Amino acid sequence: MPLFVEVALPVPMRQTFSYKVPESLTVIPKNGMRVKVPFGRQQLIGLVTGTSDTCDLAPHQIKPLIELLDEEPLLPDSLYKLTAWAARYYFCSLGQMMSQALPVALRKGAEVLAETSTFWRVTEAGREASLDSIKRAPAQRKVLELLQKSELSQEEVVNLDLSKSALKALQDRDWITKEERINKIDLSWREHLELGEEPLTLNPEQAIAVAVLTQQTGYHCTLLEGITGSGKTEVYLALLETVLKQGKQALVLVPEIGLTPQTISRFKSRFKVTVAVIHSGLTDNQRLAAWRQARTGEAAIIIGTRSALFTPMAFPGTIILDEEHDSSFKQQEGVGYHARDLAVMRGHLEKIPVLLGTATPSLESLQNALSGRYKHLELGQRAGNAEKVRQGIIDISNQPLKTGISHALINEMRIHLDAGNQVLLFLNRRGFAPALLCHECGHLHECDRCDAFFTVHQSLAEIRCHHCGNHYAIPKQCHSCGSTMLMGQGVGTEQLAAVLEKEFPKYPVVRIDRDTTSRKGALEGHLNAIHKGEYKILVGTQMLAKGHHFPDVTLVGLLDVDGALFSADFRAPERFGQLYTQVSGRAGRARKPGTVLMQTHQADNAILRELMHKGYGEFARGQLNERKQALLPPAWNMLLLRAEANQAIDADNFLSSVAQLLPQNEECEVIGPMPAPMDKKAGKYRRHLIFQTKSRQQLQQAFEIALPQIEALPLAKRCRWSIDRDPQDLL
DNA sequence: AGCACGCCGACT
DNA sequence: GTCGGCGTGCTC
Repeated sequence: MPLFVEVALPVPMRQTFSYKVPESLTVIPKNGMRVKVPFGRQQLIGLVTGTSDTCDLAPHQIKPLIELLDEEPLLPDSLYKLTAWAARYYFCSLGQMMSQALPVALRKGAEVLAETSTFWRVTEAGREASLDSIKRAPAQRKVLELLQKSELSQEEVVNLDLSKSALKALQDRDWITKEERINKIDLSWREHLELGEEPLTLNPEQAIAVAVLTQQTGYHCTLLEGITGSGKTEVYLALLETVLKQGKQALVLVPEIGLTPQTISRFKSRFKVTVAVIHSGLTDNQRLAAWRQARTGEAAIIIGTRSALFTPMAFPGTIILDEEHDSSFKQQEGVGYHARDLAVMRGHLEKIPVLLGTATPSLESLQNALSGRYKHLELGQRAGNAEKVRQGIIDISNQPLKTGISHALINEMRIHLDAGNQVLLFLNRRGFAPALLCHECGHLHECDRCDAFFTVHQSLAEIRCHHCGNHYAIPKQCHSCGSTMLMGQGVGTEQLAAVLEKEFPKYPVVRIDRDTTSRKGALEGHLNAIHKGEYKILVGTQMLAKGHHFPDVTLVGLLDVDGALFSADFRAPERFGQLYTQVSGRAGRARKPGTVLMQTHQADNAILRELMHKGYGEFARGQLNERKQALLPPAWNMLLLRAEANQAIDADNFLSSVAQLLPQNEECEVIGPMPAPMDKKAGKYRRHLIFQTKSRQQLQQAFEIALPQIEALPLAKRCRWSIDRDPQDLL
């Protein structure tokens, strides 16, 4: 028995804590077991990360641990290594990362018991009891009659609609009793896989992809680039079939919005196996049950969103990550880990293949595919014969706009609406950092020191470059044509919906954005109403683009392409390209030809033209080149330090001191401190510092050295600050 | 992150 | 007179 244990606790301090092992302990503590320990005035649950017989601390500083909660490590070795790696990579505490990897119930100390089920059966007295004696209580009579024949599981009791009060009454009488029984783990799927339906016939491209994927053994990462409607899911299903037949499990990760009943049923109806679904709607105990099914191997398929990445598997077979470009795979709050990147790392550690699927690859994955780190498979044919969409650009330079809509678009809308179809309008208003745009000539004000656009800061009355910090007062006139019609602010969905209701009183308008869908189930409600045709005009943000099919929408309008394309965020063009491609693939399926129209002041913009005429693939390759030129991710590695303080000067001074602790040379660059694009929020001032390096190792090494010094800065206490490695957006 | 201690403002 | 605001310090 070791004398001391090292424990990782869910606190932001990047260290572990030592505790004495009490003599009363019978189980030997091992890495990955949970312990309850005293910590200050509270009690916390942490994970053992080491054991030893010596300790550097003075004896009076060490407390004994309270309790060992597990008899065996909670996480398999591969996942333990994954979380340890992630903690180092994301510069967070081991304890926070490990606690992140566990279901909430386990963080709170729940036991990892085997699953039990409730059964009802008669007692001796109940067997002897005569049914006639309770004929005046028909509900009880029915229960007793059934149970005298055979025992029933809780599930059967619910299905038979037996009365709860009748059960209770009979139980009180001691005629029936209920029993908790440990479920036996059913692993029969590993021996004999039953299909629920015949697989569809694969087209040649799909068949080739499946052949390549099923030949792989050990770790491999493959990018499956398949245009909308090319049948990626069928490829996933074929791969799953092979994996399951080998008796191995599959982890399927989908974006937050993609976990719909339709997606799940696609997997459930193909294979007659247990599918564990892990989504945000589950209670803590339901999540634990799903986690357990995965860990025992009972669940052959595990489907979930970002956090499901950490679900252990008894027989790991493969990881499939659908819509790999989706930004919901990156956690935004707390430890900002990226499930896609960690999935690849997990594949490495588990020695299993990883499949990333999408119609519009992220530049990160595209770079890896082009460089040969990932295998690259493409599906170009459409499975059906959907009509190709009509694409068009509406030049709105110097055009009168009605709350952001041009006459040309209104006319087009009327045509589609009068033909009985639906119209979808996107307002890509994310963030608060529009470029300064001349409404007359379309000129965008560009930094004279960078290849980037200025961002308007209304509160500071200045324009600022977020790549170098260069700034000026907001100009009164356009630098190109002298016009005073400069636009920095856009229109909101609410305003837009109101105007459309007036313009098209006959056609009901629905607005889909964070505000209207925050209530649980609200999005589903709206979507159903749209499918039933209750609404004709759909106004929304990105939410509407992802994974939803609207067969009666024949016109899609993108209203503020400029705001999307020229935002302060370097990923904005990439995201726009993805959004545009997704909606184009969606407009007017089902025999109705679709039209996609973009409103822009930059009608001859090269990026837009490339996207329209050559498609996402070419566009993305062009963007990747631009990122290389600009030393931006994924070409370079980025770490963002955010600081927030009551006095702007505190945040500034802190980040300035940090900047001095970081190396600066041809391969390491420090940018800032500078105001965050939304620089004042809730009375706090927010500042950013960006650290960029050419290689991943450089960033890792340099920041590992700097971090203890940063934490030791006296200024660090005067503000709230956080580290975001591989930031998704700079807003 | 919590939690306690500690020192200044508007309230019964 | 107190209740409570959040700055600062500590946690094996």
